[in-house]
Parts: sequence; structure tokens; C-alpha cells
Amino acid sequence: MAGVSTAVVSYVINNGPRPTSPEVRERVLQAIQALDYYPNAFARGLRVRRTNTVGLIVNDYNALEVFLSPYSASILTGLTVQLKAHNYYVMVYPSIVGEDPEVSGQLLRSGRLDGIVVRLVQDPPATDALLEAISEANVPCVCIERAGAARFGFGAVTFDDEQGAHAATSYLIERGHRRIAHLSGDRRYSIAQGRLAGYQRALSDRGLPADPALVVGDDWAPITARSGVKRLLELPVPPTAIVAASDHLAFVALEELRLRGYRVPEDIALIGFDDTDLAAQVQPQLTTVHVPMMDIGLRAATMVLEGIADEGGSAYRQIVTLPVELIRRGTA
Amino acid sequence: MAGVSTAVVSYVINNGPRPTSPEVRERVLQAIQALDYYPNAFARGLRVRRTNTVGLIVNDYNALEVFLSPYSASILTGLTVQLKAHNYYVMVYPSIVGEDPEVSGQLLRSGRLDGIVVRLVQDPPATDALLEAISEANVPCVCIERAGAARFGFGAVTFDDEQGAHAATSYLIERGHRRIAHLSGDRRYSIAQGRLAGYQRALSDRGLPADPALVVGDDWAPITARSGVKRLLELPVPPTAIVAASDHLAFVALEELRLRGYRVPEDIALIGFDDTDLAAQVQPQLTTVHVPMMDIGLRAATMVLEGIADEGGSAYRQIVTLPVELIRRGTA
DNA sequence: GTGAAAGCGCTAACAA
DNA sequence: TTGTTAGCGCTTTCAC
Repeated sequence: MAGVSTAVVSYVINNGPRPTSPEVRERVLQAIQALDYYPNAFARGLRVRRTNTVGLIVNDYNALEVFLSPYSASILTGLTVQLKAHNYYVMVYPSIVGEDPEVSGQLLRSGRLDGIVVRLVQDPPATDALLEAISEANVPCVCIERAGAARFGFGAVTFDDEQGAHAATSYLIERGHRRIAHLSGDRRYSIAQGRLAGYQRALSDRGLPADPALVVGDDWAPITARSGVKRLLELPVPPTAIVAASDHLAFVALEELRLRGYRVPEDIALIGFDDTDLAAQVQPQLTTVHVPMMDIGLRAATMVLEGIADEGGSAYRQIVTLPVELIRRGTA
Repeated sequence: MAGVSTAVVSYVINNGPRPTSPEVRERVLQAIQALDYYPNAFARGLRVRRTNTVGLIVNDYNALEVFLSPYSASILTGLTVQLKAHNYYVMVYPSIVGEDPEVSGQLLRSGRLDGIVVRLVQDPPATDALLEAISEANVPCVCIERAGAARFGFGAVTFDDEQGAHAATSYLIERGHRRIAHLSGDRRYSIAQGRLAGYQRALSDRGLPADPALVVGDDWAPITARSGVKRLLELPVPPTAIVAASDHLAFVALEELRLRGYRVPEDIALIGFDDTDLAAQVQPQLTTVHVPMMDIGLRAATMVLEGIADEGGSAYRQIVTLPVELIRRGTA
């Protein structure tokens, strides 16, 4: 319709790789408009071997909870915002712990993805099978939350649970607390382990005894948290402070403490972990450890884009650990 | 390597459209294994014009909140679980209200998607521009939360806010309440309007006056909810019950009421809306209206798959309204 | 039951 | 600056 070859149309659309005269360019643009023409992404992808798509593989234990964690939403937000700005699309894919890697292998090796961001809830070697499948996709991959085994050479954006819990616990010790409890999460998740470890290290750093009775809870369920708190309160010498492994657990603890007539923080101090939206909204506002979830998504997007641009380069293969920070509010 | 033509390989991989002899089949399968061969999705997509991908377009007012609403996560879960089971992938795309439709047009008309699920927060005609862009993709589309204008002929999975709020308010009236307040959400969202309307209709159904002073709040922010509750309590004749437009608002109200020394439900009854995870976890447990978010995602997935299978058929073009239900718990 | 070959819509190397 | 054309990797028609 513009009276030119397909090559020129391509040059116009892509601004290259060869120049076009302004008048031809104009004619082509008008024809495109008139015909309501849109390039087919699959044909282009087939030709240039780029799909403009990044996969977000979210690994978790339960298919119905993959996207429900407070993390996922923020991470997804950071990721999509950044990728959209660079004309990349996001394909989300739930991957269940223990699932046959062949399931995700189908997506991974189909050539649909230019890059991959994978949320890991465990540390190596538990994630090796999944990462092995990902490595066969032969595209840049950035792990978030936890890093993968070094041999894969993937980038990672993590945060330091251990240090966060250490800071929270140390803060309580400085404030004069000597019997500090930990309300732990599901230890299958590395973050739960890290938070427990940070708590324990803070105690030992200050020469405080590690009383096993002061560590309660072993999953993320509210009911477990409730009974854990109850057990703490029934101890011969109850704790004067609690470090919870998540804000959610802390909220439940807060409820339970109040219900039993304890004032927070006067009778018992409480610190959460994550700094979810709600933390600043309850009364008293929850003292907690801020984890920069949205930044993680953003940073992961940036890194994976670098990896894609680099064509097998390795500048992106760093392990970035974002700082976590104790936010002092009303509960400790 | 298997000593056969590419045609036969294709027949083996796709189980058709022509038969293959068992021995050849076996040879091909072994070669596939040995070569670690995986079909390229883009080449196949180019040829058969199917991408095995469904787009989830999430419309909202703020780029940073698109995926943070309690709805998004559940919807995404329902959607991905169902689509994964049918070998379809999900591409998520944030669409901002008022944004140039050309932005999403790029994705929509690129031929990447076999079908579309779009979350709408407004009613027609506000969504016409977005749906116009979607209709140019020429693929089945299912709206969720709110339906689009009839002329587009898209399917929809919705739920009845009006009726939910009506049920909640009516319940309070039956329990003897006569001064019932409504803590409203951001009226730019149709659900906020629907919930307000349901509340008002329930009052008028029972011949109760509609006191404008009893309707407070006009966004989803906690701070607004707090000041709204405060205003209610300072009224010459304060309400004895509050119907909130969301669980989040209700939680804030619950906090604020307690803070001011009111017992819930003894002094003031409270009903939320959504039945988010937390509703059953606070003490007292929140009485609320259950909205089956995950089902919505699941149902939308099923419908869009029907639309894709139907090849322009119209069986999927129904508007499904899922029931909402008052869940009696501890706050009313 | 199998092979040869066309062609999906695009890009880019090569030729002019 | 533009046109011609090969070919990305697959499916499927047509011939055998």
C-alpha cells in the first residue's frame, strides 16, 4: 500500500538497521495507520530470538498460597512496573516445592522467556532441581528471597533475615529485657530459620541463656501462634518480650496478649518482621523489621534486564543483599 | 537422527494429525530424549496461531497498588492454578486508569494472547476505552469484578456488592439496631458505590431514615477510616452499628473503637466486607461478607478457556454473578 | 505410514 | 536509500 518493500517497513518500524528517507517513512507510517497494522510478536520473536518476556517463577509449598504471601504482591508490583517501563512483559508461573521439574521445564525450555526471576523459599541444595531446570532455559536468571547454589551462577536479590532478627533482639536486650521469646515460622522456609538464628545469636552475643522453652511455633498459621503465646504466658517465668518471625504472627500475638489482659508494650514488648502495610495501621503501631519487598522486585527486574542486554555477560551475576531495618513504633 | 522427516517428528510430538508406526515413534522419542530437544513455542505459535497464553490485565488507579489489593492475589491464584492445569500460561499486565490505551494496545494487538481476563474497577462507560483496545485483540475476553458495556459482548464474573451490603445492614436491623453507619470506600471504585447503595436500600426497605451524617469515609486509606469513626462517635446520637466497605476499613474501625473504649460488639457492632484471611484471625473474629475471590479467578479461567476452544463461539459470553454471603462471627 | 515442501510474519544480509 | 530474498522452527497439505 505504501508502495515499498517489506524490508523498508521493517526499517521504519524498528528505526533501523538501515536508514529510510523521511517521505517514505511518512508513507509507511500512514499505511500502518490506515491498515491498522500491528507486528506479530511471535513472528518477530521467532526471527530475532527475543520474546520481550520475563518469567516470574514463584516457588512455594502450597499451590493455593503461592501468590498470597505478603511478599508476592509487592515483588510482583516492583517487577511489573520496572519491566513495563522497559517494554518487557511478565509471565507468572507457580512452582510447587517437590513438583516434577519437568512441569516447569515445559515453559522454561519452550523459548518463551528472555529471562527469569525465581522466588526461592529454601536454600541449596533443596532448590537445585528447580534451578537445574531453569538453567536449561539458557537465559539469565535472578533469584529472589534466597540465592541458589553458586555453581548455577545466577544473580540474586536477598535480604538478611538473620541480621534483622539479631537487630530486633539486640534492641530488646538494650532496653533491659532479659527473657525474650521467639515466635517462629515454618522452618521449611529459610527465612524462618534465618530469623530464628538471628534471635539466638543476639542472645548468645550478650551472654544470655538460650532457653528452648522460649522458642515457640513452627508454622505461619495463626492458631499455632496463639497456642505458642499461650504456652509462653504459662511458663513459670514468662518472657517480657517477643520477637515474631513475621508481622502476621505478631498481629496474632498482639491479639492474644490483649485478650489475656497483657498490655503491649508495658507488660510484654513485641517486634514483628516484614513491615507489611498493616504494621503501621494497628494500634499501637507495630515495631517491626522492614523488608524492602518492592525494591526487591525492582532490583531483580533491573538485574535480569542487564543480564538480557549483556548476552551471556556476567555483570548481573552478583548477589545483592538489601538491608533490613528495625522500625521503632509502638510495641517495643 | 531418527532417520525420519521433520513431518513425522511433528506427528509424534502432537499425536497427529497423521498416524505413525510404533517403531518410528519410539525412534523419534529416543532421539528427542538424546538431543534434549524441545519445540520452540514461538515457531509453533506462529504456525498454528495459538500462544497458550492468557493475559491478566489488572486495571487500577495507582501503579503501585495494582497487585496489592487483597483481591488481586486470590484472583491470580485461582486463575493460574486453573490455567496451569490446562497448559496455559498467564501474562500479567498492569493497566492504569486513564492511561493511554495505546500502551496496553501494544500487548493486546501483538498476537501474544489467546484470551484475556481483565479486572475492572469501574462500570461502563468509564471502561469503554480499555475494552475498545481489548476488543481489537480479537480474542475472547472475560471481565472480572465488574462487567463491561454490553456491546463488547465479553463474558464477566462478578459478585453482588449491593446485595451483600444490603444483607449486612438488614441483619443489623433485625438485631435491633436503628442507627447504623456506613464506613465507605473510594467511590471511584464501583464496589464502593455498590456497597453504599446496598446499605442505603436496606435502610429504606425498613423505613429507617437515611442520615447523611452516618455515611463517612471516601477512600480506602486507614487514616480516613479513623477520622470517619471519630466523627461518628462525636455525633450527638452516635450509631450503634457500622457497616464497613471492606475488611481493611473494618479492622481500622475496630482498632479505633477499642482505643476509645468502646466494646465490639456490645457497644457498637461492626461488619466488614470481603472476608479476607485476617477476618477470622482477629479477636473478636470479624463478621463480614464473604466474596469468593479465588472462585472468581477460577471461573474466569474456565470461561476464557471455553471462549478459546469455541473459536468465536458465544457460549462463554455470559455474565456470572457469584453469590456473596454474610459470615456471622464475633463483631455483630 | 512417510517425505517433500510451502508458508506462518517477520528481520537482515546482500545486492542494487 | 531501497528491493529481493533467505530463513527463524514449526505444522500440515499434498504426493507417494
